[in-house]
Amino acid sequence: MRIATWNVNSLKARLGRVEQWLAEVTPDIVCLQETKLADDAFPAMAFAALGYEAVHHGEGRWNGVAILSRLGVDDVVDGFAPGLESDTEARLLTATCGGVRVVTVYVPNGRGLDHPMYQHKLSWLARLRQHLEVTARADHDVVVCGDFNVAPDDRDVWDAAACHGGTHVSPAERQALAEVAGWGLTDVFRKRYQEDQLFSWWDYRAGNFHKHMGMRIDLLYASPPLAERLSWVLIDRNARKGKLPSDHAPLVAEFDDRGAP
DNA sequence: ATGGTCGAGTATCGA
Repeated sequence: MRIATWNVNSLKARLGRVEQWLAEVTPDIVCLQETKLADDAFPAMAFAALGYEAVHHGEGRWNGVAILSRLGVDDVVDGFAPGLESDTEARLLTATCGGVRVVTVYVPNGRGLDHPMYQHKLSWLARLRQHLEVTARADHDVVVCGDFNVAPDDRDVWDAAACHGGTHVSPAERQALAEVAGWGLTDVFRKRYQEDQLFSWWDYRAGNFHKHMGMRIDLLYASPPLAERLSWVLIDRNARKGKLPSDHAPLVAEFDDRGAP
């Protein structure tokens, strides 16, 4: 089973590239973030033509998340689970696809350590942990993936000193992320590559991509029974190249099927 | 040395 996550930075602007990439990589499940579409503008037919059933949680101009699946889509939850404080923005989508509980996230950026949105980011991550407790079971197959807007540790940024004092690297954000993972999740990229300093996002400006100045903020977490079946994982840097790329690269992980040797 | 780009939409804001 092949699962991918990609912040596409506008699905309207990126649809052609996304279609081409899906045809090349053939994931079974794909999580998209920053579609920047209303639900009625989501190109479900384009994905159906490629064999994907899709569900989208959007608001229009900003945010927006989707799950595409060749293995069915069931038990969909838009945003936080009932009983939790609801989100005014479309940043979270949960569905069951081929027996895997799939949770995709677009965590608030935070803007700055002294900005109100920074506190919102911290409380949002705390609510995500509560959401997992309500909507998933860590002893089942669960994937929690997307743009977390947090680099888990200093290996995940090009220059820790240059990033110090900004969002994405602050101790409180990293702790909030660790508490989400503490529900029972493994960062499968870091499990496979313990030393590598590879990134998933690069600012469009200043040729940062070509200078290897990025961050690893797009993460794919798996519950124990899924994580132990990890076969391979990669960040598809090629998808960040060429004309009109997203500022994020996709992350792809392959898991052995249950019962496979 | 400074600032450097996209995408939303059409002036700026958000990232």
